[in-house]
Order: sequence, then structure tokens, then C-alpha cells
Amino acid sequence: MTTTLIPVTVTSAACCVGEACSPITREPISTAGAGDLAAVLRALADPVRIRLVSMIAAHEDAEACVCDLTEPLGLSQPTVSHHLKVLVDCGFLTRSKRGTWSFYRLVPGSLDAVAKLLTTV
Amino acid sequence: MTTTLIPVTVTSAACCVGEACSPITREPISTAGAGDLAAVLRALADPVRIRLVSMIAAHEDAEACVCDLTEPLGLSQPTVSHHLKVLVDCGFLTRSKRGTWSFYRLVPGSLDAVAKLLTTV
DNA sequence: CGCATCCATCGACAACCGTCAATGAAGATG
DNA sequence: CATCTTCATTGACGGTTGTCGATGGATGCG
Repeated sequence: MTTTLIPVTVTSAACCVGEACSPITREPISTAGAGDLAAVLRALADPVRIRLVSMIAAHEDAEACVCDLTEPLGLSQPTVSHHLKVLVDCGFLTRSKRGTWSFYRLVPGSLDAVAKLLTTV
Repeated sequence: MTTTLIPVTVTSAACCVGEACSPITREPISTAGAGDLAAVLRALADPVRIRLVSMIAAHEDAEACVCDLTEPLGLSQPTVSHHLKVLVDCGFLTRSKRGTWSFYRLVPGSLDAVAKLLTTV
């Protein structure tokens, strides 16, 4: 028997964005679509979270644990965990526990999905 | 004599983004760059402002005045003016007064500049 | 077992933000 | 001139959010 793992994180805002997959400048976006896109953008609209995404993506093996991120950011561990949770809940990061460590990784294509909505050309 | 118009809206956040013109996933973004990008994204991270950008871009002649936008949004005129100001200050919209009316227009390329920063491919 | 490390969650506080009513300036209209 | 329309600004209020300290669970190690 083969176990197939189907991601069902429907609540992911980054997933919901896929509904309105055409640029927002073509025609007036729906009220719901605007709310979904705003929620995703709000998750990225923070200096710390932008640095987190950037640091994780550029980190060795494209993943990082909390203890790798706390000191460079100069923030407390709970604060970093909080921001990471926001990014995970919105579908930009995944978390995988290995031993005591939690490793965070960028979800491929999640940023591009948002970028495509903003592209006018 | 040829009059060359050089845009010098340096305070525009959407312009500042141009400094870090490479995708954020290539290497860790600078603290200042993250702050600038966050400021621009925060301007877009609101359902009303996303609808405003979309409605204006898709409007006739790609421009609209405040009275065109108030009723469809179901918001008060001061609130709409407030959101429009945020978008203008960040370089996403331009305002041109003609008579009593203020016409707003999408700045070409402003959204694409942000999209490029988020694109990983 | 006892202790240390890594981390998520909770509660609290301050700062920020979206919204509206009120106001006044600027132009159009009679 | 008098009036109306369009719009920006101000001040105030309530809700959201970023931050930290404290706490406790889970894992690794001697």
C-alpha cells in the first residue's frame, strides 16, 4: 500500500489567493478576493517577517531553526516564534520538527503566487 | 531645448524598493531594505486599498475620482481619501486635480517593482 | 533520574491603524 | 454674491498588532 500525502491546508491564505489568479489590475477584484490578498500581504508586511523569509531562503540547505534566527534579529525567542507562526499559517513557511529543533523552510511558489497577482505586464 | 522630466520622488517607498532590486530569497535582505519593503507592502495590505488599486486600474481611462469610489466601497468619503493618500504617499497612485475633482491614477510599474522582489524564479 | 536546551503558548502592555463625524478650503453654478 | 459639490484634514474612538517575560512541554545528555 502506498501512502499518499495530500496537503489539505485549505485555510492557508496563500492558497486562497489562487482563487483570483489573474492580476488585480485587469478587472475590479471581488470583495472576498481583496480580503484574502490583504491577509496574505499583511503577513509579509513586517520588517521582521521579511527578514525571516529572506534569511531562511538564503540559509544553508534553505532551512533554519529558531535558534539560528533569534540572535541575528536581536529579538526574543517568543517574538521570533510568533512571527514564524504567522508565516506558517499563511502558507509561506513549513515547520518540521527534528528532535528538539523546529526547522522552517520556504514553501516553493508561495511568494510567486502573490507576485503574479501584483504583476500588470 | 528639450525639457526632460526626471521623477525625483525619492521619498516614495515604492521607489526606495528599487534599491534592493534583487529577489529577497537570493541573499539575506538588509535591515533597511526589509523596512522599506515592509512599508510598501503595508500600504497594500488592506482590503480597501487593494480594491482601490484594482478599481482605479480597471476604471474608464484608467483613472477615477473620489466620488466614483466612495459608493461602491460603502465607506465614508474621509476614509476613502485617507486610503488614497496612503497609496499616493507610497508611490502606487498619482493625484491630479482638475476643477473640483481629484483624479487618481495607477503609477505604471509600481506594482511590478514590488512583484519582482517577491519572485523567486 | 536530574538537568539543560529548544521551542510554543499565554497574558499583558504599548503602539499602531481603520473608521467616522465635523470642519473648512476650493471650485462650479445659478 | 450665494449656494452647492468635491475633497483633504483633523480629532477621537475602538480594534489590531508587535513585543516581552513567564511558563511548561518535549527532547537530548550525563
